[in-house]
Amino acid sequence: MIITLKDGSSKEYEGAMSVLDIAKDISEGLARVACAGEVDGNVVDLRTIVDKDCSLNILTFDAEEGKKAFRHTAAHILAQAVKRLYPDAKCTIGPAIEDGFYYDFDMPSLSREELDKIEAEMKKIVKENIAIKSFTLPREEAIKLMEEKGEPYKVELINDLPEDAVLSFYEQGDFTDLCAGPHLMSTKPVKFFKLTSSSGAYWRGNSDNKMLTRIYGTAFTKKEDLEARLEFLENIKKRDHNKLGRDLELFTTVDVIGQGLPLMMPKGAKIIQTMQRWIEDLEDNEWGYVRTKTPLMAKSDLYKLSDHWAHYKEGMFVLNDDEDENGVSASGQDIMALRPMTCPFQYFVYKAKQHSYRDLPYRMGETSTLFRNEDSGEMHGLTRVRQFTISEGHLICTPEQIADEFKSCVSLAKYCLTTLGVEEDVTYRMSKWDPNNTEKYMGTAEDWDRVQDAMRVILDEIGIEYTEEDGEAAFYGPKLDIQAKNVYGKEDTMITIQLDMFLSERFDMYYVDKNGEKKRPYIIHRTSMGCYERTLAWLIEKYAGAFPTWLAPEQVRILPISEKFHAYGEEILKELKKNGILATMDDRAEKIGYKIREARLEKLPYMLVVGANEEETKTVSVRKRGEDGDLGSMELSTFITKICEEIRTKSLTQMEN
RNA sequence: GCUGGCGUGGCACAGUCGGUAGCGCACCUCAUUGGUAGUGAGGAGGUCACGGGUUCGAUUCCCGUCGCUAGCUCCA
Repeated sequence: MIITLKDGSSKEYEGAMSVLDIAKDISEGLARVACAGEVDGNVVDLRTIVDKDCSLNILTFDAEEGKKAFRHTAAHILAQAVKRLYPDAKCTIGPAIEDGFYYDFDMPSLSREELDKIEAEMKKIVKENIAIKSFTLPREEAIKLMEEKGEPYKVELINDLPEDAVLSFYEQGDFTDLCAGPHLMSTKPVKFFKLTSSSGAYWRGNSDNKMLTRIYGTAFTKKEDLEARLEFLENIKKRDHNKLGRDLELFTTVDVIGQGLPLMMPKGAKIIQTMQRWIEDLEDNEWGYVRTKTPLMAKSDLYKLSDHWAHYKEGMFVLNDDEDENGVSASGQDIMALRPMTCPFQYFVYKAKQHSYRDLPYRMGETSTLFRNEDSGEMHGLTRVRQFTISEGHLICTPEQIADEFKSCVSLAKYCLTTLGVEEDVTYRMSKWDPNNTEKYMGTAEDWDRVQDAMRVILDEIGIEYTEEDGEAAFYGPKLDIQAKNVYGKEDTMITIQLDMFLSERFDMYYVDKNGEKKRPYIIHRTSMGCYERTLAWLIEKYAGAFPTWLAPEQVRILPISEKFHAYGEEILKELKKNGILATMDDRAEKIGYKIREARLEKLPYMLVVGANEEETKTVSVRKRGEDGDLGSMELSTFITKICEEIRTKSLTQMEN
């Protein structure tokens, strides 16, 4: 960064450094500096007063650190404002997050009007240009200070810090907070911010603890950036699948049917049917899968065998659940459960006959409907539902085959993502067990280390970039999760490929090797393109409802100029349908401009306008989506050839003239 | 599951400081038969999510339930 001294000369500093270092370097010790640095990729001018006492204030203009310090300071200003207006509120923690910050308080929940008042108080604090000072205290004094300030949560935090921790505080006027920093040196630069919402959040993220009031805000160094952010938040609502999907008549929900149980309307069902037919044919014809169709429910005995009863009973829909302490049903009926996964069903398909090593890998695919009793607060649109259908599959293989088969599962998933046009939007996550919470998992630490190491080797050989995360594994093995973000930036798992090290033993699955001996196979659980509902949600947001032609529920609409051309339109319609094209005709007594307007609002890939000119020359006038969509007239056979090619190749772009 | 917010015809919204409701689009009918983003006229459609309570009277106030939603927790 470049520091400009009072006399106008300037000096360049590299990397992060303490204000004290700079202050020492500047002879006066108390100097006015103009610090030019990067926040949000913008060069900002953080004019501020360097105070001798600010020895712990780290000025860093690493873009990420700069953002954090800036937004974290906004969080402190929020806390200061809240304490001024609500002296009884207790402070807890308040970090910087992407594009903003939040702070959790122990206080009653807030209305929008109250948030506006807090925001106004924050503006006052910024205007007051309060210097932010930092100091450290020994443990006893730190606790005493926080007790005096009436902050029991801070005392708890201090008590939980290790013995040798440096207890630093940041003080801005009447507000002092236990905080590791760094911060800006005054409140003044935090000019452009907005409190966006408030909600509940558990103390320390634990649902056994008290629920606090969290206030979210967004903050920027430039007015334009704040405005752009607020506008962005407004605009993405239009892409939100939960809104757009309903507007485009893809799905709906009904109160009396229940939460997490969306109804696919004809257009949504058509898109899912297109994907399903594609995936089933792809897996069976090109990737060596056999297809199964197994029951949607089973006796509890099955889930006891698979260990789901112990690990996952809460998440299942259980029928006739009146079992006594001996595990016997009082009504005498079998206790049943709707299936939350397909694994044990397909295992029994495998087990129904004896397999030689020559049969392996045995790849089973199923378009499988699953039921999971998600908590009521979890359901959302099509991404978190209680009943969904997944391109499920299990691969039974020998130890020698496991690496190649795993790789081919990743290749298939990538192929699906590329075809859908979303491959560039995903990230890969290796989901490992939680070594500090071993009772949630089967097996020993040695088992997990061995299989996780094996997976890491495979992933490195594939050469994909991935992160590793503890505590995200299945109870029977580690996973490769393919993650995608929705329009709001929230991440969901789209595809998962899992290594299972325990269930073949539990289900006594085996194959006969070349020496005639029974051997345990390895199992891969996987999906190729994930769950149809969630994938549809993702595609709606990706394409804002303007689906690639091959996925569109209505690909072509014929628009006759008037009733006189209905017969010609019918002729064309018949020809299109004969070629497997999803086509309709708008034969209402409306003007052509009106029909075009409607078709555009519905984001149809193609419109065929037909009138006297077209009928006479046996052509169609083609219009595709977009501003310059008029492709002029062409012979019907030409159009059919082009669109069939577009559909066959699953093109992500539309035909040119 | 937890803490908030919200729930008015298919959709997007007004409105009622408590006296049983309106607009636009969509829908239906009639006229219009047109050339690349909205033709005109008329009509029908709502027990104001559901169930209690307060009140002479509740869509409006209170409680509960259901649903949607933000976030937290959870997600084999």
